[in-house]
Amino acid sequence: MPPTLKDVAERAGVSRAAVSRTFTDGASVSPKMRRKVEKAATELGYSPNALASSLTTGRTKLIGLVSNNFHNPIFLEVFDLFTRGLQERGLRPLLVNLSDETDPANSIRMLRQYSVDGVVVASSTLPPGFAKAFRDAGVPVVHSFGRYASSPEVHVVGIDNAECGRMAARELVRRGYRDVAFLGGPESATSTQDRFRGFMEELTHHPEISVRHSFAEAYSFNAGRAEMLARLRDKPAEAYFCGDDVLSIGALSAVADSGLNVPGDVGIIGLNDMEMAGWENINLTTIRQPISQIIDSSIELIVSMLENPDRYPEARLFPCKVVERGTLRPVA
Amino acid sequence: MPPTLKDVAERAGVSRAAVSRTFTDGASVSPKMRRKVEKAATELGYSPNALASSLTTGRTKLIGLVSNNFHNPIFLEVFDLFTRGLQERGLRPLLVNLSDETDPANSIRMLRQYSVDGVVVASSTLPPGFAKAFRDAGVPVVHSFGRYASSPEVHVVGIDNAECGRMAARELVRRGYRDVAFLGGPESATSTQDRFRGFMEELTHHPEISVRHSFAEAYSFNAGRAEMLARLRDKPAEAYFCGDDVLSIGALSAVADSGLNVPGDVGIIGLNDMEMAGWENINLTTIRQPISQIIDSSIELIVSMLENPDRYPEARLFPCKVVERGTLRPVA
DNA sequence: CCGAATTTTGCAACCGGTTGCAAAACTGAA
DNA sequence: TTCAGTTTTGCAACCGGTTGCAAAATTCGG
Repeated sequence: MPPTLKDVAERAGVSRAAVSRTFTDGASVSPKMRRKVEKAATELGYSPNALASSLTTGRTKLIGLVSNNFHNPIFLEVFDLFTRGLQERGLRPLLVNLSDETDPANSIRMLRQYSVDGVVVASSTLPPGFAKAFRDAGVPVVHSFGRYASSPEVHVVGIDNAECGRMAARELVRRGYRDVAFLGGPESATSTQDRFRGFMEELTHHPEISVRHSFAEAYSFNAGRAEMLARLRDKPAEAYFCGDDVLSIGALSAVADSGLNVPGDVGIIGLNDMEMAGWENINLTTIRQPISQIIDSSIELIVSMLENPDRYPEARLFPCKVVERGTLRPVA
Repeated sequence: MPPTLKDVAERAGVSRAAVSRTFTDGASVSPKMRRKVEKAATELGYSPNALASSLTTGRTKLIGLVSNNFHNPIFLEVFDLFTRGLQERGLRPLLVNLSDETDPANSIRMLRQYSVDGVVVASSTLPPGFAKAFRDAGVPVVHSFGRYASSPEVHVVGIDNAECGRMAARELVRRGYRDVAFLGGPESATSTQDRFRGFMEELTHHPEISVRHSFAEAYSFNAGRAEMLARLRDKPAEAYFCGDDVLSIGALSAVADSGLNVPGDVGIIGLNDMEMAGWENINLTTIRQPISQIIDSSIELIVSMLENPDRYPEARLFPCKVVERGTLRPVA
């Protein structure tokens, strides 16, 4: 129904090639020709069919945006930044939700059917093999919020989770806590494993401090609340490093319910610095993850892979920093 | 690089047409042929190029998912449900973020270049003309969370915002409040206008109750908080109907800060019933918007338009209901 | 086993573009 | 004005599929 190249060519009285050339930049067209074609095109309301041209150029400008994380509010920001960043570069995000999909093969097949130019996998809770499966299928891929590896198999952009664990530990030590705990996300998530490792590692330098740990069932309010309620049945630790902010907020709610006071009786530090963490009625001390840098960098990387598909895999880690609010007691 | 129809045909020793037919259902292929082709196809790892076939079939199975609402946590759920629902039906969401884009023309052009089969516009804060622009461009469109009109120009699926306003008013009356207020979202949003209208309308039946109103700058925590802080400088109303839950939570935070008690001193009722409203530390009484029904219905509608593109525009409104939690005082 | 009816297959044109190549149209210097 | 050099244009083949049509193969009744 929409007008095609041929329609424009006929109306302008020129060849189809000429029309095609006026719409691809870098092609040689005389000013006179260009005028004729553009006139006809606007009269007809023509705009070139991106899919048809992809057939010969081999580029669709489609980028698969793959995630399983449709429950953590921080991912709304992630999607916002990704879609805007991609759009600005003329790329189009094809969104894939694999919340219930366990087998990467299906997603891969689908994304190849649509000839995506590249794939961004955005999630810290996916098995590392998932991103690799795309690379093995010959699709340029970047794993955002993925796990750091010293010799990565695919491009990884994210944070150093172990370092975040150490950072949290140092912060608690600095504030004089002597009885601390790690309250992680699901034990199967690599992000939790790494944060846990870093946290414990740092505390080996402080043998006088007692440490305990436990894991929530998910990175969710309810899981955090439930886990913290369970911890509160015994004598709680002085301070908790929670797996992420949502978990922290659940934990805060549990502490409040049990009549204890934050930060007086129990301290809490989260991770992410989602928008909500700054809300005055939450006011969570947390470790800020530089989301927008991670996303900018991911996009830059995927764009560069469009030119150079077998660029050597690289890990890009961005530094985090503590954002002090009201859920840890002040330094003495 | 990936194998093509021709490769499979050659390897199987059959014509390209034969291969094509084994991959399009409803076509006539003998079992023997099918076996040969499938063998060759799996050996080569072939899967048909959806874009190439769209060229002749005229169907891409791409659906534009257009929104400007990347800040309200409820939209994460919206995206989750939309992507899953579309995927289940073999459709692929092409996500368009028009947060900064003011001119629909650009989005429309882009979506036509990619030959989307249809478009879902998901937002209550877009001018109604936006969805219509798609229809005028000949693209099947459904406006989810759009404004009700008795003779709609495009398909609209959502709630009856005026009725929600009336519902909120009735609820406040029922609980014996005598001095109530509407604290809306941005005055330019049609959803706010309609909720306001319904609210006031219902209260004309109760001339003994005093009413006031004001509007926040956005549907956001900070806007809600700021607006409520301003209201609290004078003698506040007994109860507020807030434009949505995020706004309500901001308002709650303001009330808490000013040393007043909810629901003792000030009552608040929101709208949406986002996940967070049920969190124990928020516990917001609110009006539930049946998101998943709205989305299911939207998808069903867009799917039906693929068969019948000029189906007569229809408005589908789903009933909301009050979810009682802890921010309104109990019925006397 | 034959011939008509039915099914399966391949040919070739087409979907809406792009692009290498050679012919046509320009340009400018002599 | 002529001619070599440069730019612009059109032809035709191609990208990876689909599909109408007619030929080939199969099925079936007699």
